[in-house]
Amino acid sequence: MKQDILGKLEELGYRVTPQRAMIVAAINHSDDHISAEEIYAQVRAKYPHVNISTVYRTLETLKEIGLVTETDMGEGRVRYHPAGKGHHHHLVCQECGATIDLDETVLSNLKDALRREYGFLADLRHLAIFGHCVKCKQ
Amino acid sequence: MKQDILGKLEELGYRVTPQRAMIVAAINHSDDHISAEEIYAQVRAKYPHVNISTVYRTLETLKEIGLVTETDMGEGRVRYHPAGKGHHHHLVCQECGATIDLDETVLSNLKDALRREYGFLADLRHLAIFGHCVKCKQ
DNA sequence: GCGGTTAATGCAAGTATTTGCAAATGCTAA
DNA sequence: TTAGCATTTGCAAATACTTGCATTAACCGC
Repeated sequence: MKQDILGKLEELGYRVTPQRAMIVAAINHSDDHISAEEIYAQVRAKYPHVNISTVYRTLETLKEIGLVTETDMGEGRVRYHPAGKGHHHHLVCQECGATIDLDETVLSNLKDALRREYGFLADLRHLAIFGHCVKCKQ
Repeated sequence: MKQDILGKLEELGYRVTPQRAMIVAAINHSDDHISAEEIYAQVRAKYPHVNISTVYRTLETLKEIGLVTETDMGEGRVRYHPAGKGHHHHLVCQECGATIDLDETVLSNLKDALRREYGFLADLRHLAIFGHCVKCKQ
């Protein structure tokens, strides 16, 4: 089966409520990174009763379990991504807003160094690194 | 070169208002990392008229110029630090909340790699890296 | 010093997210 | 099937920060 988030939730003793099922579906069907507000809009279309705080609480739970990653790309709102769909990172230009996708491996040296030198297991699964792109560095 | 934030502001054509002077003083006098609310409280003690939005706007300006760094240590509020007081980073344990200070050099390899491979000039001056510390990794 | 201009401030309303609490509901055991 | 109970939800209020706009006040030239 694919990255079965709902199955994992159930397995861990969380309740699989219709709200959670729809929130998870919204995250899975978004190829892109999706915001809480976008998830809320999608779920509400089918089930107008949901509350935005349920969306946030579900996202919090999924983050804790490690099933979704959360990234602040500097838009004033955070975006979510299913962890099972592959890890990557983003370079975000603070000048022009351009984003460059980065392979996970770019940070593996850092991760190893932190584990080796500090015994620290860094969660570097979906990072946004700010700075200036080729065009914008003066 | 001393870290004369106000002088730098003036030099760049920004107006040196009493509000800005007091906000900068609060940041400079804090040995620790200071939050917007803490700055606001300190400034208001001397000058009750200030508004919290002035604090946020001043911090935004100082960030843009590169005179202060902003770091989200996962407390639900962001902390500020004068950039002139030396660069460092933090490892933050998501389990127990412990923070480990990190020297700037730990990230210099990464910074070089990003510049070499992507032409991207990363602003890695005060980062918080989340994960699990020695005691908390299962 | 004195006014003009323009940046900076205060205020109030808005946005994104979090939290406390009572009511609803999924799951377990009988 | 249903009662029991803990988890989850909805709601409303709180928090951290941002923004639009009218007013104020730095700082420049005179």
